[in-house]
Amino acid sequence: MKDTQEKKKIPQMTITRLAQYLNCLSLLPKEHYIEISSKELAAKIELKPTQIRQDFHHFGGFGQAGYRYKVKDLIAGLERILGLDRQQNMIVIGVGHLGQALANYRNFEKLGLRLVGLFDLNPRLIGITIRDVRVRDIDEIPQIVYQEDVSMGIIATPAEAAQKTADLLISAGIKGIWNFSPVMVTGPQDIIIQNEHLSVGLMTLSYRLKQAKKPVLIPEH
Amino acid sequence: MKDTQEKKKIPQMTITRLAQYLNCLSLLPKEHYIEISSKELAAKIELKPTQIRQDFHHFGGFGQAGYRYKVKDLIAGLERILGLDRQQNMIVIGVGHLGQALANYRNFEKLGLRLVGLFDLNPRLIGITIRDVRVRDIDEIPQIVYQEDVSMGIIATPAEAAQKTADLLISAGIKGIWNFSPVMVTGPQDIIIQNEHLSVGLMTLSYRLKQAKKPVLIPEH
DNA sequence: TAAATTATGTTATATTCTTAACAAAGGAAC
DNA sequence: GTTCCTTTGTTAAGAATATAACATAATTTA
Repeated sequence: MKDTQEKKKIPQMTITRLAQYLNCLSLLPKEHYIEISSKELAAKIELKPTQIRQDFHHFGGFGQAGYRYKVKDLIAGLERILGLDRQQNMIVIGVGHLGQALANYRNFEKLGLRLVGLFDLNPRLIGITIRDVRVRDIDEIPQIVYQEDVSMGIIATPAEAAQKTADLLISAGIKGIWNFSPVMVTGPQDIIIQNEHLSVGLMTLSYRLKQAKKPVLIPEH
Repeated sequence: MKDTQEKKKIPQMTITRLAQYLNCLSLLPKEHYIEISSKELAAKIELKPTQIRQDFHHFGGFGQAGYRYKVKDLIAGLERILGLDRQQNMIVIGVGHLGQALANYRNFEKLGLRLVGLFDLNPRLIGITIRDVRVRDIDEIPQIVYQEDVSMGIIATPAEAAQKTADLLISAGIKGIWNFSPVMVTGPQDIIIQNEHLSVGLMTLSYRLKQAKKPVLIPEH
């Protein structure tokens, strides 16, 4: 497989779809799916087969003309592209319900993403362990980030604490932030910040519901 | 404002951005922001001003040439487009950490989205109340959906129960589903199903981190 | 009062992304 | 062994989207 990711810019939507493909493939029963065609995969995600082939074509080397895709190769290739071929360590800041939900999310570790730290400033929570990870005071973030080579920080704090938490993570040397608080957090250019506003998803659903309810439009003339 | 949503198809990305605009605007301090320009709003979301004006233009009637936008009008208009101008009721199925996190999310009710039911099949959870909402057995879903005119169901169950839950919601008459389980759920065409795979967001972050780490490409010749 | 400045709405252009079309290559049927 | 069918990689066309350009309108400044 060529390593052409750096050449031309890959569309954002292609990356999102690659992640979906990987998610879908990893859920398949291993026995029944040794191989899969673009047509089959497309059907599962409600997409056109050409879209999938085109997405793969940005990188090249996934399959061979005539053959169907080998699920194992596909998974390996996607993991490599998405940077999931080597282990990455992450921490969660804010151990409320959302933080605990994320800490318990099994699918992350399947992707090679290991939770190595939980942080909060509530003394009641500090000291408890969730899935063998102890909850620490946020003061200890820099130390753990250094010791455990943490690449990602997940912000699951209340809105008021979000930006402060981001600043702390950045000064501790973290390069990637996944923010679940309702406010947008910002940082220097070289820090990758992904704001995951749950409201946006719900508003989109609301819009689509409203559209669906509308009767078929009768032309004015 | 014209009611032109039904005329031409609005791009998905436009809807996502409108939701972002509303989210951003609703977080602004009311005192300082009576009015806002497309330039100012664009800066906050790291977007081009033209993009915002074009998005608004799909609907029309937001502002007036020469004037800046009135924040109040903007919010009202966006809410109307997104179907948030009237109250909508929703229920959450699965009262684990994620379900409780969603149930406690204050920003939803600001959008006119009211939580009217929590459901689980764990007898230990049934009967407890979260923010004045009692947890009920999933058998009671149809009754509550009918009584409370529920339009959206949020699936926060484990993967194994997701599709069954979706089927139950659909048969109870729910038209919109927001699925947080890792598996994709499906249903009839007329049901709006939004699969929110958290892994996808994390994989995207992983990809972007990998890209950022790469040194600037040196041309081969 | 007129010119300059700063807005938005709208139209036109440029770009990106998606879809279709087709060639090359393997497997199955005969 | 040959033909037909299926499948992928690749290129080309088409559609959708984002950006720029410009006209119009209000405010500010001289």
